[in-house]
Amino acid sequence: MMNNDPALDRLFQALCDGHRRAMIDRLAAGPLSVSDLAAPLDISLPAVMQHLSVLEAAGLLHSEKRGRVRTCTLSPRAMTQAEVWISDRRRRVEGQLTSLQQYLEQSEKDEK
Amino acid sequence: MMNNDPALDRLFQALCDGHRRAMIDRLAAGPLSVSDLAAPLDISLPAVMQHLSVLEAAGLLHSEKRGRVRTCTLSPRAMTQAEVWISDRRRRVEGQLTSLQQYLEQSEKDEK
DNA sequence: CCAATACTTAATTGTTGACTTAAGTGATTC
DNA sequence: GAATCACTTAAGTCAACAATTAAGTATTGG
Repeated sequence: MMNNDPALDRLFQALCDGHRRAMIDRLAAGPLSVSDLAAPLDISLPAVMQHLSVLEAAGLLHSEKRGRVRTCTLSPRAMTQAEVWISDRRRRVEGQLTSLQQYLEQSEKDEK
Repeated sequence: MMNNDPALDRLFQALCDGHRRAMIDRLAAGPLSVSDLAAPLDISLPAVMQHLSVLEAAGLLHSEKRGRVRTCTLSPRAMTQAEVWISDRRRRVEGQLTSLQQYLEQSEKDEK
């Protein structure tokens, strides 16, 4: 089945936590070190690390270590994949006639 | 914090399971009964019911019971919310200059 | 070189998620 | 009105998640 897609699982899973969304939000303004990323959060540094690895496994960001500082940068491509999956289904539904519309359309035909 | 948003939690949480995405996929073609929805899935009916309530709690669908049949219909509005959250962040990142672009831009200024 | 900095790993714990089977409730059909 | 159908509820199991504390590893500044 098309929807047995571990990559999408990881993507949406990564997005369903408020701390991780907050991290994405801050990174959307530009790259940050792990500590800077952790600073406004009310959780321990190891917890932030775990969130980071979830986001990285989902392809939402990449990080590079120079000296003792790891800098994290968002990768917008993964976001696009999630966006596309949703918008494809949304547009299919929105393209449908509602039962009311179908009724009205049928009524018009009947009148002819 | 803006991202401490239980509604978004529920939305992305709902989307991170393949069975639920498969259900959305089928419903994107039109409303279905619970049994019809369950038919192609390799899980028990109670499991389908639980997925349904997750999707309904997320606002992704609504259902109505007439006689002994419950009919499920997608609600595209919730999908739009998820889409908008992602696309807002994606566009912010994409609007940024990459370090390479910044370097090139700086080089141009230096040449003048 | 020694201490502080910036992560990183490991081990543990409590909660939530995704099922299952078994039993129950109404609506419909024969 | 008894059997079947289409869910629905309840209870329990097992794995995955999100967090913690404690301890460890390179870097770097003084």
